[in-house]
Amino acid sequence: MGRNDSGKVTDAELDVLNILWHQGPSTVREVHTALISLRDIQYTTTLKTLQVMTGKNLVKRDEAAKAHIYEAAVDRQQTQRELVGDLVDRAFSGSAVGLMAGALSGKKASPEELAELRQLLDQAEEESK
Amino acid sequence: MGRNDSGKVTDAELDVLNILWHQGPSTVREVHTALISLRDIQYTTTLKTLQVMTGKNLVKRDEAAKAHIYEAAVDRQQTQRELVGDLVDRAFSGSAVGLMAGALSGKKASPEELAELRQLLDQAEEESK
DNA sequence: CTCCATCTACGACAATCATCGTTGACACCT
DNA sequence: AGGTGTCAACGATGATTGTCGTAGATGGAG
Repeated sequence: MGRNDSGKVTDAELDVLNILWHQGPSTVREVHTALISLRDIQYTTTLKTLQVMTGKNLVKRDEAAKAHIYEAAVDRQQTQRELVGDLVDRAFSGSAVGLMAGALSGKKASPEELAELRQLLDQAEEESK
Repeated sequence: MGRNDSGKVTDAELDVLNILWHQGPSTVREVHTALISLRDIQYTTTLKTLQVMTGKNLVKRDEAAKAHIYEAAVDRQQTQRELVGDLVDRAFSGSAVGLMAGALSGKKASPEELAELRQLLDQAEEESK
């Protein structure tokens, strides 16, 4: 059973996930320190968010030590895919092309990025045949 | 003054915008009829959503007739661009490439779509030089 | 003129979210 | 033993969202 939770990831939760994905299993203090640089926030707020996320099975908690260790319990790729899928359905009527057009027109993509994208396309084309 | 509102478009609001973008200026009744096919909802709920959106300047209202006429007040492309931009920043650390990868892996793109995408890339490359 | 259908306006509601303050447990230092 | 600092737990708060019920206005049918 891969997919369990049904609800969606909130903004505050996504910030935490990004931190955990980036720096691996961390204590509340460590997550909070990283979070501070993004937003002005209180320690207890970070803790509460982590606790709520534990209830949603978005993170796993290791209570062995006094300072509990939190770790992302959802896969980064999978979560991102779901977020994109939601947006595609919701704002682009299921058209991935529309979304990409929006992405390209919104952010200026660098030549390197464009090259990467071209590679992605080649790959997708290969797989679809 | 192009950009006015600061907050983000909610899910229910996006549904309404999609309807207005698709079928043009409409009465509450017309919007509601379209909404019904998406979600089980009450007429007054649709009306309330429209009224809130009027307050946010997401739609314009023509009160000439008894049945007011609502019209999208935000540009479709622009709104979609903002939504994508938010997601890119929030979930992909600003990487449009990451987002595209997510989109391609999530939804299977058809050959036609892939061709369209390739064209988009060509265009972006042209503009970036 | 009166009744009825349709429409807008206003307020209330529960659910969710993000935030924070307070409390109690625990270990370490002196 | 007593103080000090760090930590998790819990509850409370205000804002937002999505939903709906009720009331008031208006216009047409009989």
